[in-house]
Amino acid sequence: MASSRTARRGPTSKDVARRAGVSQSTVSYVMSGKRSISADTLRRVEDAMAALDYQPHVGARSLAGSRTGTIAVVMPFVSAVGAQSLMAFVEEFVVAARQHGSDVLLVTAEEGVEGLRRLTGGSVCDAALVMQVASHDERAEAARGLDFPVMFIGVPEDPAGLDCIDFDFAAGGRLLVDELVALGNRRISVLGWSAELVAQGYNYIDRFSRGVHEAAAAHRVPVDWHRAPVEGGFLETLEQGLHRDGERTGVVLTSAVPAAMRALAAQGMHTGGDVDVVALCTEAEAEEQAVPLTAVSTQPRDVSRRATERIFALLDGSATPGERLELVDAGLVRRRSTRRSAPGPASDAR
Amino acid sequence: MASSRTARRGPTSKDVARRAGVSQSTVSYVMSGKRSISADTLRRVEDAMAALDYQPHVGARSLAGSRTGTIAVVMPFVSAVGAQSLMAFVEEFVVAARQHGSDVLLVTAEEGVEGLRRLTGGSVCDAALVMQVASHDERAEAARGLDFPVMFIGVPEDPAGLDCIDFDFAAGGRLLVDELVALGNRRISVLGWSAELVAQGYNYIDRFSRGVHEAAAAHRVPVDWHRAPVEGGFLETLEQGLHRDGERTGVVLTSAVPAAMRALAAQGMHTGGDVDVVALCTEAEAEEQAVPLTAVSTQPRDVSRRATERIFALLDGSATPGERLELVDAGLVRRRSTRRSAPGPASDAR
DNA sequence: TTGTAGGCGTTATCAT
DNA sequence: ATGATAACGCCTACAA
Repeated sequence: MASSRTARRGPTSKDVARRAGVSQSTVSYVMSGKRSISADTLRRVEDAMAALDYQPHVGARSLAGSRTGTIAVVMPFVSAVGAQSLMAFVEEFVVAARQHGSDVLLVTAEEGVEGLRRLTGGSVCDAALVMQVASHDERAEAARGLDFPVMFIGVPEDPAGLDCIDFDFAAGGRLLVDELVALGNRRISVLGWSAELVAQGYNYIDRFSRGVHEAAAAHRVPVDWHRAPVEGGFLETLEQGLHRDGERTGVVLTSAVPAAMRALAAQGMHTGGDVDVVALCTEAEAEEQAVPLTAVSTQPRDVSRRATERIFALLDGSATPGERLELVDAGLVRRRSTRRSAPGPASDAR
Repeated sequence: MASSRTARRGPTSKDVARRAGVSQSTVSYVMSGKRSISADTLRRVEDAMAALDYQPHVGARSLAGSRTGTIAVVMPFVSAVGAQSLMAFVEEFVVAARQHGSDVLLVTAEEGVEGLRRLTGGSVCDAALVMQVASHDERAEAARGLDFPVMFIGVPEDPAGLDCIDFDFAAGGRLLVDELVALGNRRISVLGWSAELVAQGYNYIDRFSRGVHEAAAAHRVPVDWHRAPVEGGFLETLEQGLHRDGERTGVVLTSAVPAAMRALAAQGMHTGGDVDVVALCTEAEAEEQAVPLTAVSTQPRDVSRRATERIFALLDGSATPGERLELVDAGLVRRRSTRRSAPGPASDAR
């Protein structure tokens, strides 16, 4: 006999009430704290709850009340971000959500707009967090002006009326270039993302690129932008010893980091000596290389924390939805892949 | 005025019924398919649902019915597994769950037994999937003999009465050793997990180790077991050129793979030539190395699929709970880190 | 094949 | 400070 035929239901608030010798509604109020309870009743109700190991029925709650106690997280395709930072983000978010009394529903990007509609229908969750928005994302349109809190990680082309938060990729790009230039490099060679990834339209790529080019322009330094994988143009640059016209070329890595590092080594280049290499990657990745990388990291945990705050602020009404684009500060950590200090002014030409 | 004061509720089945000119229960039956409906009514109801963009209220459903439509996944601490495989597992599971009509609630290991109790209370989810059980895990005890489907990824010391599934780490260990021996290695040097990880009591470590030692014993080949990080004993072995008594030593990597590969290179060893190196790692990691690794991969997606099947089989009663320990086959993929074929018999001594 | 009605466990509005 | 009691939206016997 399948015992799963009937739902195994535990004690209800009615049972608690009976045992405590109070009315059911009192039990409810004890839980919500929405009206004052005499010390005595309070104790008796709490005892009864403990004795019966009472757990409120979440379905009944969301039916009668106005919240589901759930927040949905729409995760991106793993390929789009890197498992490392994704997991860090999610882990952080789930823990924080529970501290706020909410559970987390995990949904995949695969479900698309339709999936988001389902979530914003009202009975599934109180809010949704959508990771990795693309520049032109149907989901952003679906959420715009919707009377339902949806937070985006990433920045769509037109963020008007949306709640967005993301790492400041532009600042990251600027920081990296500034650093290379400060070390005396007069050219920048970037190993950017693969064509496939670019095609997805994730706009952090554009923003990072913009940051790089802005900084480079400000310093009047040319930029060679290559694409992963490590081959073609990027390799040629390496083969030329990274020096053109006798000017030092600094390297910026954004993907295929291990492969790139190997390619550098294969050219017999002493990273941190002959060449300055910087990267946009996770802390772990930066430190795991043979020569630890001076890098800007995307701080998934910070972004997650900020997103959590925002989302719960929206839920309890202490923040107004839309019109808010928040960027998480970029920071550069120096490691051995760059020289310690800038050389004397204009002392190149070897 | 905070619009979030009242829950934005969409159309109900009653609205659909009215519009379709049928009773509410008919709408319900159309959804559940639990009784035959005339073609005509069916069409009208479906039209009405579409027109109103109707979405059943999940809370009401779980209150009135016997299922919540949710499955909880208790994920491990990210440090314990590696983000890569964790994400693969989760992604796969979420997609599969949705195809079965269930949503996935994500919970962290941080919540411990108490968290599991909350989940098995009855009103939160229909089943729970607990990843990364330790050999002696309170959660396993809490689940044993509980009238609620809980599946474990991993194998506790005493799996009696529990539903467990995991990658066959013992077989993995055996495969790797067999391969090295087949290639003529007469000693095995293993770079095992860090002391911290071992201390957690995740028993896949024991099982792998057992597999390695069993196979080694069968081949009468000695095993040196070292611990990550790459230093101490492992490094010494490398410095001795891996050869003792003129016998070839094969290397098994289970963690700190990049560092280990670098250490090998630093010794001037030609992986796949001078030394045969095999690993237990993800496909991605195996392929990302300078010399791609012959490896056994833990197939998180396979494990996930199998877990999904089992869990839904338990839910629809087509499988009986407990008494079932399932292992997912290990397979070895040969890459360049090992020589192509075994040398002639006993042709060593350089 | 379809309709009627009771109940699932809470929340929240009336009263008292 | 506390009790009744009407929703909440759906499921499912029971009737017809």
